[in-house]
Amino acid sequence: MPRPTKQSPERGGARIRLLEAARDIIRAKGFAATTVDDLCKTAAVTKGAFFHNFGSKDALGVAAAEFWAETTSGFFAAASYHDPADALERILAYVAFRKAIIAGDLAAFTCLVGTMAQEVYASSPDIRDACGRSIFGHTATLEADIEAARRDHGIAGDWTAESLARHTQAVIQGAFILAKAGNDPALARESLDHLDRYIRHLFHVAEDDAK
Amino acid sequence: MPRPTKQSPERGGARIRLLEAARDIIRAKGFAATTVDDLCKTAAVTKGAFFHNFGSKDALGVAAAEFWAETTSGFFAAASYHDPADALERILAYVAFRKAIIAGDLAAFTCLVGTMAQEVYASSPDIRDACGRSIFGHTATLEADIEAARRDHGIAGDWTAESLARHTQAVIQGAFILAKAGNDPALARESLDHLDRYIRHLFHVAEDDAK
DNA sequence: TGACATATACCGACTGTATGGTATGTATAG
DNA sequence: CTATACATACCATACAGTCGGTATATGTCA
Repeated sequence: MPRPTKQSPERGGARIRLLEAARDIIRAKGFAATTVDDLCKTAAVTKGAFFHNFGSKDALGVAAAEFWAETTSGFFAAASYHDPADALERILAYVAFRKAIIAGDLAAFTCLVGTMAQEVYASSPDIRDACGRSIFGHTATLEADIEAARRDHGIAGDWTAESLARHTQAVIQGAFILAKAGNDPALARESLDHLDRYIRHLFHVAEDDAK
Repeated sequence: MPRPTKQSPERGGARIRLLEAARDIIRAKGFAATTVDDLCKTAAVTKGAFFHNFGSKDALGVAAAEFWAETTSGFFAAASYHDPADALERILAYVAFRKAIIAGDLAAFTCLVGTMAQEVYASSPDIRDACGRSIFGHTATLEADIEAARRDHGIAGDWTAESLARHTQAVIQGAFILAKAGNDPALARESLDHLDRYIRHLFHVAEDDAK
């Protein structure tokens, strides 16, 4: 990704390249260990460009969380797990989709805002809240399907769609931690199998043999 | 916690005080944001003491993970959730216990090694592996009970005791992340309710009304 | 149309301080 | 007399952030 020259000025690219660099580097090293110089080098911009676009390193953290929220919501909105006509099938397809994208390099599939929230929740409330909005904004996209599936299948139970949606996220985030601690993505996929089984249990449907 | 004087030399205390400081500060600020000076100040020792006991900041990270493994394994071994004669009841008591200790300040109940593993998994393999040993060492303590409960209740199912033990940890770790992101411990307890429900489903027992 | 002003987006050298780490000294135990 | 467990002063570097400058786009008024 070449620097914009003075002749062909696609200027304004610095901000996006810095956010992309932040997304990749922070997932690998964490927020505190990521330096402004790291980001500038990877994005091929100077410090002047950094502090022109972001008032501080913390401000970049907030912007990175918002950038993550925007790009991932687009990514999930476009995914095919929304296709099934049955709401429960959409939920199970979502879990299967989350499992399917867990592969390859850890920093490539783990969650930026989960990582950042874990690290800065006490020292940087602004970043923490931006991460919170990203996470809980995503869980909210599941609620309607859970609610619909519950109606369709006549499920009672002393749980809410909201809490199940959040629990889904908790399992995913926790799965990432085990994968990192054990340095093995399979540890994450394993937990998603349990989540799949739990949801099928809740809705009284049989387990999927082809796993 | 006073400094050991030359008159009443409880010397050797520096190492433990540094490990306790690491446990508390790293849980609040993360590993990278925790400085050696922070630790020395809180432990009331000098830098000389720090680098006498630990060869580097990374070495302290490894030692902190091992210290965590030791102290928590003692803590859990002594807990009363082991009391019930029935293995399944012990498992459910474990989940209830984990839920019960989620209260008050976030840094007081969250997991040091989960936090560290998340942050340094790529940049410091030594710390990562020490965290992994702590986490998976703990999950291993659940396996015997899960295996026994499975026999006692005649449960088949295409899952292993090992994977369920790990999933339990994943839920707990993920619950901590949601609690941090939402700045509310109730978000963590909520996921443990789902975990409780999942385990009861797996073993075909009724839900607990008194929750 | 052209001259001029203003704003945007970026560059790159510089700075004060914080940080991990070192070197040397000292009191005490055995 | 030696090893341990510190204390203290010091160092090189890395870090977030600053500041003065430049190239380009855009607006505006004669």
